[in-house]
Parts: sequence; C-alpha cells; structure tokens
Amino acid sequence: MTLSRHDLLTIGQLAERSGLATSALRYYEKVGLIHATRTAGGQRRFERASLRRVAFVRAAQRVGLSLDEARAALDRLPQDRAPSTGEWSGAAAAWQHRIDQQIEELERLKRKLTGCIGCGCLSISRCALYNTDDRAGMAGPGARYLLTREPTTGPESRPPAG
Amino acid sequence: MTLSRHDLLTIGQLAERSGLATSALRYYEKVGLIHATRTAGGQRRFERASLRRVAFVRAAQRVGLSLDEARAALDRLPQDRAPSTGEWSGAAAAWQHRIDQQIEELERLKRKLTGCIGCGCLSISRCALYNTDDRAGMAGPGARYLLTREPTTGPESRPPAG
DNA sequence: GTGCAACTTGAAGCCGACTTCAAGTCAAGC
DNA sequence: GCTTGACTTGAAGTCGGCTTCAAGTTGCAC
Repeated sequence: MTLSRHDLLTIGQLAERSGLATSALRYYEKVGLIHATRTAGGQRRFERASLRRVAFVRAAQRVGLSLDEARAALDRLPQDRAPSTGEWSGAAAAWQHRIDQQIEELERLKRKLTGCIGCGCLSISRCALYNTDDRAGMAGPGARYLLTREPTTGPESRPPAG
Repeated sequence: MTLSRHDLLTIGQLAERSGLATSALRYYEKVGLIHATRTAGGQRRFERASLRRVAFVRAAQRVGLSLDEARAALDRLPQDRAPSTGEWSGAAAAWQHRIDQQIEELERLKRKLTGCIGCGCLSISRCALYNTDDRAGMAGPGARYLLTREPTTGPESRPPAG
C-alpha cells in the first residue's frame, strides 16, 4: 500500500478495487460519474470516495438505471463524504420504486405465462401473455401495440430499447 | 380486409397488427425470426403464424431474452401451426426459470437496499449492497469484483453488457 | 539515472436491436 | 392505364456502455 497522502488512488488501483476496467473508469470520468485530480505529469488520482461512487453506479445499473440516471442520483449526494442516512435514503427511494416496478412486471408476466401453459393457445387475439391489458390498445382490427410499454403514435414509432 | 387467399399479410399489415415497425419486421426476417414468401414482384407476404411468432419474440424480450435466445426457443416450436400444450410449455419453461431468477435477484437487491437505507453507510468494505456475496471475491485487499456477475480473469476483463 | 509497468490521449470499434435514407419498383383502386 | 401509397434494397446511422489501439509520457523501485 504505497499510497500518497490522502490515500489517493491511481486509476489502476481504483480499477482493481472496484472490479472495473481502467477504460471503464476513464469513461466514467468523461461522463462525469467520478472526478479525478491530476498529478503534475497529468495522471489521474482518485479520492477514496470515488470507490463509493463507482459502487453506487454499479448498484444503480443492476437496478436497471442508466448511467445518466445514476449520475442524476449521485449529483444529489455529497461528493467527498459518506452520505447521511437521509441523503442516502432519498437517493435510494427511486431505486426501491424501480425495483418494485420491475418485480411487479415480472410477476405479472409470470402469472400470464403460467396461465398460457395451461391453455397452449398462443392466439394473438386471446392469449393474455400477448395482451398487456395495461394498455388501452384494441382500437381497430386486431390487437395492436402488443407488448409496447409506452403510448406510441403509430406502427413506425420507436419500440422500447430492449 | 382485402387479404389474399390463405390470409397472407403484407409487411405493413403485420406491422400494424403486431405493433412493430416494418423495419423491425424486415430485421426479424433477416435474422431468421420470421419467414416470408414473396409475390411475383418480390414483396413479402407473411402467414398469419408470423403474428404468433412476432408476439412470442416480444414476450421473450420482456422476459429478458435476446433475439438469439428467442430464435432458439422458436426453433423448437412448429413454424406454421399453433404449438401443442407440450411444445409450448417446454418452450415456456425456460422463461419461467428466467423470470424466477430475475425476480429473485431483484428481491435480493431490494432486501440489501432496505438494509442499507437503515445504515446509510455506503462503505465499500461493509455495505451489503456492494458485496454481492454470491461471489467468492475478497481475495486480497479490498472488495474486488463488486457487482460483476461472472468470474473474471482480471480487472481488464469484460463486465456484463448491461 | 535507468528500466519498465502504469499511465496518457483521441479515435475508432463493438454489440444488439433496430431506424433512417435514397432511389427505385409493385399493387391495387379508379 | 395511371396514380399513389406501400413496398423493395443495401448501406449507413443510432444509442449506451464500454473496449481496443497506437504512440507517446510518467512515476517509482532499484
């Protein structure tokens, strides 16, 4: 452990301890997720708090947040100290909600799937699996917008990213 | 409804009824998810079964399958008739499993998150949220490979696609 | 003071799942 | 038979989240 004062980390050290590639960390810095000071020679030096931020981002990704969303959440937390309980629970509340939504969606899908195994129909017009029923839909001939998640303006509009 | 005999659908009709863009359907055909016959003039004509296949694919995507995986599942189903209960439940079993896994992962994450709100620590070494605990990890100084899902050969290896 | 690993940069590449474009052809209603 | 909208193609572009590359520089142990 030959760290400079203040326990500054090189990008390699941060990579090793966070499990991310150095290229990913450089990318994270570029998009403003983490910040680095520079040595006289121009090399990055990270505060230990960056570890926390990186971990936060990775956790956010697991919940399904994009890096943009993670950054937005991070921006509401202090840069260089551990967040207070209040700050943290505020940032985490969004995740809770997100997780709950995702679980709910999956449960719904599972219920439908179970039902479908029983019927074996796979009929577009009848099968519950194909008709999300949280959409108005059905305005016209046939079941439209079967599995889209957002109101669309027409068949040529952009489906969910995946 | 001016359909040719056998109820063949144009790509536009399939798009409207499935909710996908025609470009997406062309793409699906290109990657072998659906198949089309051609008119003398070279235009695509889809069997109604394509609607079922498209819906299957979209449902598969919701479960988190890639198009490749969806195709693999589809390939075990009949091309031009509704699958039997057995065929269908076989194909769906994989989904069930997938859904269960996803729900489980989210529940785990949620439990950790809840605990973390209480403690507010966000400490790399202590916070349960950051330590997946389904990984061996911890082999060395600090918590490595915090949130990766697969065993990695080193810090430079590829993290999960997201 | 030297050797070498670790660092620097910008640009380009990659993946999946599409969309967009341009320029041309087909099909069907009048 | 003409018009017009729907169709055709391949190539290129998009987006997020990175990785890879090449060529050069820094920092630290000895």
